[in-house]
Amino acid sequence: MTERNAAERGNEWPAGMKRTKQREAVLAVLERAEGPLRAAEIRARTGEDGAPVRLSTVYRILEIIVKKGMAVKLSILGGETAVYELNRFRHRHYAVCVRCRKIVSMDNCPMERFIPKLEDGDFRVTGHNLEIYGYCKDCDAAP
Amino acid sequence: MTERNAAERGNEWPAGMKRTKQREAVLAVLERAEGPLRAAEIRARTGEDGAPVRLSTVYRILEIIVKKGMAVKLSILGGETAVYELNRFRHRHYAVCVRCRKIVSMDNCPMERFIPKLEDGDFRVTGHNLEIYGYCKDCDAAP
DNA sequence: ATTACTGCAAAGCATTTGCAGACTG
DNA sequence: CAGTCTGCAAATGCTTTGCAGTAAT
Repeated sequence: MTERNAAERGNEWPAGMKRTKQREAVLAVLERAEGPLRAAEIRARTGEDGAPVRLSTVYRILEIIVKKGMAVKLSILGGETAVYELNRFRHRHYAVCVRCRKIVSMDNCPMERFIPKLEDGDFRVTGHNLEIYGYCKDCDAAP
Repeated sequence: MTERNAAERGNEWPAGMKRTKQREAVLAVLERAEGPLRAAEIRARTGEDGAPVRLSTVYRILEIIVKKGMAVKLSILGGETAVYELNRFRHRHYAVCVRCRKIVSMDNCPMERFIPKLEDGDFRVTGHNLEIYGYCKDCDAAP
């Protein structure tokens, strides 16, 4: 498992963005994350070693890094709570288990061939979001 | 324009659901709607002729009719506020203008051919949601 | 007459914001 | 040192809920 940590990231810290331990902590959590996280989850994980980053600060940091394009904000399944993940500059979509709420990332995107057909119409497409929902393997097997 | 009104709908009122003027008002608004509406918009429109249905009541009615499958709840573009529309039993997706927030419904769905490929995997698909975003004709032309 | 539905007001969440002190560059 | 960032606490906006009165079957 090749896990990048805050020290390694040091070289690629964005210009003009002050380096604080809160920001390092939030980015480290996002880098380790196995999937998109809610703000509250991010705060909790920053607290695993040391004092947690305050929720308001988490939101402020997320706002900044989303604006810088380092992360993306997603709202999944009924828009309950926003989730965030690092922008890995790969086009991604998500499958959400309606039972356990687990979020599975997918690499494949069926939209590429479809979008051009929309472009000629009344709408200039700049992006899209696709959510698949259903049951993950575990929940489908569960009673 | 064949607009169905409350009187016409009379014959198809769901069994076991009490018919109150608030429910008729909310359903009438949804039937006339040109697109998905927020709860607050629904309340406002019920007030156009007579006393508006209270917001808490609107939410309760929406919850019921969504549960009955008569309407669908959507959260679009960042999950800010949920919007609702009657379930017309047609598979639909939405294009959202990132400037004016106008929502355009689309009839075409590119997913049908793609879903089966997912089914063999770790996920049993029961539904999906696709949002397209970009600029509508008006906003694209605007300065 | 029963039972469900509405209005009202207050509570709940996720998210945002004002301010004063703390830290970075 | 100047300007930014954080913590705290309070505010906000959407949505939900408890309760008592009102209306539908």
